[in-house]
Amino acid sequence: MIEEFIKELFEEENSIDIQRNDLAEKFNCVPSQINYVISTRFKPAQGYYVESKRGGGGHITIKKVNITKSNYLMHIISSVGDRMTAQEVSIFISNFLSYDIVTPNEAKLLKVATSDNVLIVDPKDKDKLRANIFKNMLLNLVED
Amino acid sequence: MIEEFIKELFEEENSIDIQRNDLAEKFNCVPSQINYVISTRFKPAQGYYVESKRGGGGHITIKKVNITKSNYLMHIISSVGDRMTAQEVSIFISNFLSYDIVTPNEAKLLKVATSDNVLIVDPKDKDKLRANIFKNMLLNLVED
DNA sequence: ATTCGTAAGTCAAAGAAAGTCAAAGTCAAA
DNA sequence: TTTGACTTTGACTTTCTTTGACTTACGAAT
Repeated sequence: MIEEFIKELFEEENSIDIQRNDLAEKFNCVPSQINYVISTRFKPAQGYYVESKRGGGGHITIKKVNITKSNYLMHIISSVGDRMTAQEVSIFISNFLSYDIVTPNEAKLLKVATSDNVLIVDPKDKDKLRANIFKNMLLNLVED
Repeated sequence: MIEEFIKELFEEENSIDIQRNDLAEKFNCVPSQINYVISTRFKPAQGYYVESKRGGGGHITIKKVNITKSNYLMHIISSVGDRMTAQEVSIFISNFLSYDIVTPNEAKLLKVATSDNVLIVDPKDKDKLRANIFKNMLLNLVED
């Protein structure tokens, strides 16, 4: 419940501020419960950055970072040129897989849609078409 | 009895949530009996996928997997011709989505890899290339 | 500087659920 | 009567959550 409540706060902003004791009271729990939820559900690995301040006017700030997937993909998209060989694409895909950026199924889709034997076009256009398909597919894996 | 009870829960949904202890109490049996039923009656081979969480608020989730997925995809692959318009592809994809044959992400990948503005080739070759990409992508979603 | 109130942090113990596994039970077929 | 597949049971384990006593940090007022 607490996890959901906090996540709803992110609908508008991508940095939110909460008061530990207030939240605890709202959910009728012990204040440290809030710490528990934050430390298990808003870890850096989940794309969140947390900071806080004690004392009067204290608060907990949680920022949605999303360094992970989206930024990474956007970076790739903007850094590769407008032509890509099958080999190059293949290297990217195996990196995505090892960083858990894509699921195995998604990896297969990326691979097959950019593979040499599927892209039956004039050889001189192939690498350009491939780069175009690849980048557009990645763009669609970027979360909003 | 337990097996039947659980299967009835699937009438509406195709993913259900149970509480092991509650069920055990309802059927007047030991909790591990529930595990027995689940492990013997809801195996992947029977088309079910099970996941669970322990501790407070714990639960067991059972998902009905569409075993006809592969068959269905194979059927599509062999029945469509060697040319497809973006429109045709789009209709297939929305069917896949509504039958849970693909995930939303996979659907996006299928769509973008076959979309008109991504496939920059001689217009007379476009529908053929599209059909080829589409069918090969589907083939890679068929489970072994 | 010291003190005081306010707020957040830590951590370990207790609690809540689910998982495992092997022993014992059932029952029909050989 | 024996066997063997299937089921039932419960002791023990593992994982996740809740709780609360105690600690630390900040800021404002002495």
